[in-house]
Amino acid sequence: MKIRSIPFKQNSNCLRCGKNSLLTDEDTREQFCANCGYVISEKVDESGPEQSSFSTQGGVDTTRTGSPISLTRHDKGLSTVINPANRDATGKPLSSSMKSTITRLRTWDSRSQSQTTADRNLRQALNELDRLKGKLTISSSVLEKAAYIYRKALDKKLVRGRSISAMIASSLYAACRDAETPRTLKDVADAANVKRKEIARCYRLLHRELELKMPVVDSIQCIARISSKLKVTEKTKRYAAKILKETQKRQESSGKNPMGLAAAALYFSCVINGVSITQRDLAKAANVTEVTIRNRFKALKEAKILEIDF
DNA sequence: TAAGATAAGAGGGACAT
DNA sequence: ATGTCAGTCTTATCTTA
Repeated sequence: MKIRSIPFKQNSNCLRCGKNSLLTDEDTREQFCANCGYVISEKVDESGPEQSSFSTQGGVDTTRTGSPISLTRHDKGLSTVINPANRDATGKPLSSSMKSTITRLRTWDSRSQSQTTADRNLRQALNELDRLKGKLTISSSVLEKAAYIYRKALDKKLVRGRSISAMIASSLYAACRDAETPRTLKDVADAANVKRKEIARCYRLLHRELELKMPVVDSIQCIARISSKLKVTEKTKRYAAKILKETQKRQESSGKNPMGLAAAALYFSCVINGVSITQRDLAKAANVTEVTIRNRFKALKEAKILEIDF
């Protein structure tokens, strides 16, 4: 994290005790009160928008609020270290007994922060997550959820003996599904450079051990994803959605790949509406094979969905 | 050239041993 | 734990219109 230097505010009073005793830490640029220890200026993440609040006078309150707390940082963005200089808040050297106390505290502080294997693991995983974010265009709330799931997996010691990248990718996959903005196993697998079946295995593990309640992937939502890669009219999409709704009602959709189902419905819809589209293009957009589309298409025909009066 | 048919193989869930 | 079974999906190849 980059730390922006914060203008030194002179002669300002502490917001807590009111005394004019603010000092600035040269290293961290944090302002703190030498009297009561209150820290005024937090670190500000330069890459993000200012997290400022609005004042009641109508102007913008310039109070620094720091980065938001985030599960996607290994320490949730709340890093604080004990200053290695053996001086107190006013800059005076510490007494020798205090010095040894502080040294001991520092030891435990650093241990609790980054020395545990779990935490090192988490750091690595979150780096990986950050890398995946760009490749898959994931919203931040889903990222948070993925990080949360991974933390739980770590707590339950599910990661041990498995690859970190596979586990964090599975967490992300689960988070996407949970947010009803699914990515396919293949999408995630390609982005993470992990084999599809490996991610599927880890995902099942997460699902079982963490007892995640997952909404079933809705094939109707897949229509939007497929047609975004092709140019399909709104009418065809609506018709395809109707077809899928009907198959769902008849419970003919269970156990089928939702992407294949959606692709077949789109194909069906195009045929009926006289739109020419090739199975190959559709297959490529949906990331399934032409054969799968054909099989689903055949099943749709046999189910006589066509006879329904839409 | 697109669509359909067929066969072989992979991978996983359910269930029994 | 291991094996079998039914079912799905993929890959590859051949045929049909």
